[in-house]
Amino acid sequence: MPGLIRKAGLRVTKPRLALLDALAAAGGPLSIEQLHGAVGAETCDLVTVYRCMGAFERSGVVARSYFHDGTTLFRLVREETDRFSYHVLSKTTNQVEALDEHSSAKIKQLVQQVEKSLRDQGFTDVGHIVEFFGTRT
Amino acid sequence: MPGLIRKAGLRVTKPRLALLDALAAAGGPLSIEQLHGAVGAETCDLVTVYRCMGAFERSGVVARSYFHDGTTLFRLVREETDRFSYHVLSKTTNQVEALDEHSSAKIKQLVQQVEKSLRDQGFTDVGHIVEFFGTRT
DNA sequence: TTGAGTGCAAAGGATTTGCAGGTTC
DNA sequence: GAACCTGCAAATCCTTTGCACTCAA
Repeated sequence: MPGLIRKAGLRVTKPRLALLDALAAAGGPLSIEQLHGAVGAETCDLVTVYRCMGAFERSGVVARSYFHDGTTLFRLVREETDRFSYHVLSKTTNQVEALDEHSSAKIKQLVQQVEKSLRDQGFTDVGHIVEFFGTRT
Repeated sequence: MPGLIRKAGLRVTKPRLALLDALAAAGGPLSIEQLHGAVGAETCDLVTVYRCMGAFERSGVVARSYFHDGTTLFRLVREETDRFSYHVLSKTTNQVEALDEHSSAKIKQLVQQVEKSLRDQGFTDVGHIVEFFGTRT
């Protein structure tokens, strides 16, 4: 984990290690609040969570997701393929579940196809947001 | 335009007419700020824009889009099929373009498939966000 | 008339910034 | 030692809410 941080050109500190550990343990997107709760308020200030995630995002260690209510969630980017993992966000429990592999693969394929078509049409710096949400009953 | 408002069970007022006109003229998603600017500050208060868009959304007259930076945008829903129209939002010009029909159709199909699968897995009140972004060069 | 809609001011919540002090390299 | 990080407090930004007034139906 320290390696990830160094490779990003950032200094290894207690809050940063804890935050990445929390993300890894969660196995899916977490909100700033959830991250703060996960590492414990003693570990660092809420502001530090914001700043760390900002730094991590800029260096590509984490990426953002958007919840249906506008909440921002962060997830670990371990490998290039992680940029293409998709999730279902439960409105009731705030839990996150990975989509089944079949769906994920199909989405990935389609998204790449659409983005290629956009590049062919002259767009650069192409990106996307794909989120599913629902209520667990 | 007044018909749209009445059909939604809402009262026809000057701000509401102006807001829908602005959306129609834009031909794509607009932010609250942009809407307020488009109708002119004399037409109504910023708060009214929030409230009107809230009311319109609840009655299905408009729908939300999400920009890559988390901004919320609203777009007109003229027909049922508009719920499943997808766009490319340009990061530079703030312009919006509809995706080509072929891509749109494929996305719609895939999204419905995934949502069905989610319902089969026990999710209710299922929804999604699908947005593409890019820079026009 | 009468409930829905609006303006204005103020409250709320989330995120950012300034600055002084502490820590990593 | 110098640059980078962090904590705390305060500033901002976006959105919602309360209340009295106005207007559409």
